[in-house]
Amino acid sequence: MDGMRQSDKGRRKPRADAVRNRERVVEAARAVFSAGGPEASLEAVARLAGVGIGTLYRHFPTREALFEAVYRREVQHLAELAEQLKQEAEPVEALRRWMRSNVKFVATKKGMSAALALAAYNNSELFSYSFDRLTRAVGGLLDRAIASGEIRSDIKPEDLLRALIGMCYMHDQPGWQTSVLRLVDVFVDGLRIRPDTPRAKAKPRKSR
Amino acid sequence: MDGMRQSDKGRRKPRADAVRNRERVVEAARAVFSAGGPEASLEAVARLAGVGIGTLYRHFPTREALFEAVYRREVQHLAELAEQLKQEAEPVEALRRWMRSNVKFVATKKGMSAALALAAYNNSELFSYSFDRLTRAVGGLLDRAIASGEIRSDIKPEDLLRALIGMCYMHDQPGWQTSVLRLVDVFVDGLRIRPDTPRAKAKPRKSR
DNA sequence: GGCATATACGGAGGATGCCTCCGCTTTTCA
DNA sequence: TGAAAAGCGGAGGCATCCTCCGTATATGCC
Repeated sequence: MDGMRQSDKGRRKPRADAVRNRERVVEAARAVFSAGGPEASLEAVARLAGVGIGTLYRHFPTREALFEAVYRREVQHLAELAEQLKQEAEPVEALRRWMRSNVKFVATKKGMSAALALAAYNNSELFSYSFDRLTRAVGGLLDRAIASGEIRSDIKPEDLLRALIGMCYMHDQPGWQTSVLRLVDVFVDGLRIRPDTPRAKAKPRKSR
Repeated sequence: MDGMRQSDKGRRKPRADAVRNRERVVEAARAVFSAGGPEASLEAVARLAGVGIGTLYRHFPTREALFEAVYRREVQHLAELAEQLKQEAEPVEALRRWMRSNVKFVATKKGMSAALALAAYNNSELFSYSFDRLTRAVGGLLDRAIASGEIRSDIKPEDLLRALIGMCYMHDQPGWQTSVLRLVDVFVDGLRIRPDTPRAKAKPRKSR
């Protein structure tokens, strides 16, 4: 992996300042949208990034394009987190932590979540890409936990993801975060095959 | 129920034109947001409603206030639909139809859904009010179906609602509507107690 | 290193939409 | 029927969006 010589058929190498500025803008956008929600001023984003408004618009012609870049970045982070947890924790614990991180992700970025929901709403390719990416990420954790024999085997990654999304939709009621974190724990415990309950040990109910 | 003489302690009766205009604005907003999403121009709403922009702002000081009015109205409709279905269809069929209507509701109002999601996001009172209202609406249908002995009794209205919301979150992938409608059917069938499977007929698993 | 040029930068300024304010109109109530 | 409360419309000030173009700088070739 020494570069992109071939894939960018004959193009000149992108200018270093352009790459740097693009990155700065995305990072600034993440911060500004987190704080101010999806309606936040783009000029504020440019200001925080330390670039001119024209630069922002060249990289991201529309507000949605900027949302999208932030979205992909966040999805990427969650996917990478899954990989990392695979190495740091035992199977079931890794799964639990990943789900909890998801909840916190929604929690700490109130405004952002709205922006991201909006972005996904208006861009089905982005939505299915993300859903897919996250499904694969959680699929890895899930397979591992199933292989270890600690949890039941009739759960699909999509189910788990959908359950998580559904649970987070509760956001904003007074103690929602605590409540959802508890739900996650309950859910993960529910996945577990209890060695101390002999009846129907891991009996995969007819597998359908 | 002949009026509000008492409840509006001594206030003058609200002017008829004001009531009419308010209604017009909400209706216009529903149409405009449905077509153009949550960012649609408020001046367009006023134009469509046939009122001045000042009138719109007097009734709804902020964009969110307008979202909220539309939101409450839609929730009201869904709740009323539940009541109506109780009288028109047999228990399980009524439940199925209500869930399907929900899916169609999301489908026909692409832009609106985003607007409503946004509104709920920034107003937890509104969110919990709606969740509550819908929970009660579906609860009525559910109790009736359980009482008829046709479906299992260990499902809670919140679960059903949450499942529905989660499934609709799939919106926008190519054939999502068909897919979700199918899921709803599967789900409702899953609730059913099959008379042809004798084992554990309606046995409410320990009921906690 | 030095030069040519593709590429990127910044921000002025026109366009659009938000929202306030106030003079005029309509409705209510006595 | 008349007074006054309530409501109406839209002009205009202000903020933000986004385009356009003159200036600046990195890249690639010698």
